[in-house]
Amino acid sequence: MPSGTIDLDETVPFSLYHTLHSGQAFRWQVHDGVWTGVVRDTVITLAQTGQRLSFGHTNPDLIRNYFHLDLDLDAVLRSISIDPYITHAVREGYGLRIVRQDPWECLISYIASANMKAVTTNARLEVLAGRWGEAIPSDEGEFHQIPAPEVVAEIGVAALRVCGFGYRARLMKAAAEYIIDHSDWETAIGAMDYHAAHARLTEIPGVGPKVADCVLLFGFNKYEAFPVDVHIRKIVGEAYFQGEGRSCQPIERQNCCTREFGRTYFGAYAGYASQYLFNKRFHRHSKLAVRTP
DNA sequence: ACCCAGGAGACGC
DNA sequence: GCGTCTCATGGG
Repeated sequence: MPSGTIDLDETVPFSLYHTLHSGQAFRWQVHDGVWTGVVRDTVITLAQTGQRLSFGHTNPDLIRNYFHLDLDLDAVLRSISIDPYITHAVREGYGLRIVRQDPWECLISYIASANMKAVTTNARLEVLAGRWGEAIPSDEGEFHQIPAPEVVAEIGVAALRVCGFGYRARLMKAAAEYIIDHSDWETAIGAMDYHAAHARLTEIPGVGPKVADCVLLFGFNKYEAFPVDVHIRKIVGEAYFQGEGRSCQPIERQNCCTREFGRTYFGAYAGYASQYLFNKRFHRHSKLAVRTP
C-alpha cells in the first residue's frame, strides 16, 4: 500500500483542518489528528504537521490534484481580502483550500443536503454508501463509494427513503435518471462558462441556484460561483448591509441579490470568499468530524 | 409544541 | 416574472 509525505513550500497556504472541517466535502472523519475519507474509488488517510502532509493508501498526484496544490492560493486570498471583514475571515481559516470533488458525488450530496443539517446529510450519505455503494477494501475498515447514477436510479425512491432522505428521495432518483440520459454532462458543463453551466445545472431535478453553485464550485472548480445558503445570507447581510435593508425582501430575492453581490464584489475567486465566510461561522459548530462510524 | 437546517418545486397571481 | 406554501426528518 503506497504512502508518503509531501513537504509544502513555506509560501503554500495549507490547513488540512480548515479544508476538511469547513463543510465543503462530506464523509471525512478525524481521529487523533488523522483524517480518513473516500475520494472517488480510493480510501485516503491524511495528517499534517507544519508544512508536512503525510498520507496513506494513495499517491502524491492524487493528493496534489484533490487539494489543488498547484493553485497559487496566497495570490487568491490576497485578491479577495478587500475589506476588514473578509480579511479577518481569511486569517481565521487561513490555508483552507477548495478540494476537487467528483461531480456526481458532489451533485447527489448537495441535492440531498437541501433544507437539512450538514451533519444529518453526512449520516444519510454514509447509510446510502454503506447499503448501496461499492465496497473498497482498506486497512482502516470497510468503506464504500457513493453509488453511481445507475444504482441510485435502480434502487428507487423507497430505498432512498429508507436511507432517510425524506422528500428529497424522488429528486435524487430523478437527478440520477437525468445524468444517465445526459452522460456527457460532466464534459459539457466543464467546458461551459459560469452562466451557461449554472443554467444547465438547474435543469437537473433537485438543483436550484444554490446547489448549482456548490456543484460548480466544488465539483467543477468554477471559482466565481458564490453559493448562497441561509448562513451566507445572514453573514453577508450583517457584514455588508448592516443587517438591515434587504431583510424585508423575500428569501429568494435576498438569495439572488446576495449571489450577484458576492460574485461582483469579490471577483473571479468569489467562491473562495464564500468558503472563508462560511467557515468563520460554521467550523466551531460542526460535528462532521467527530462522528464515529 | 415550535423553530430551524448549506433549498427547491409547484402553485397562483 | 414575483410571492407563498409545502415538502421528511431530526435536534434544539
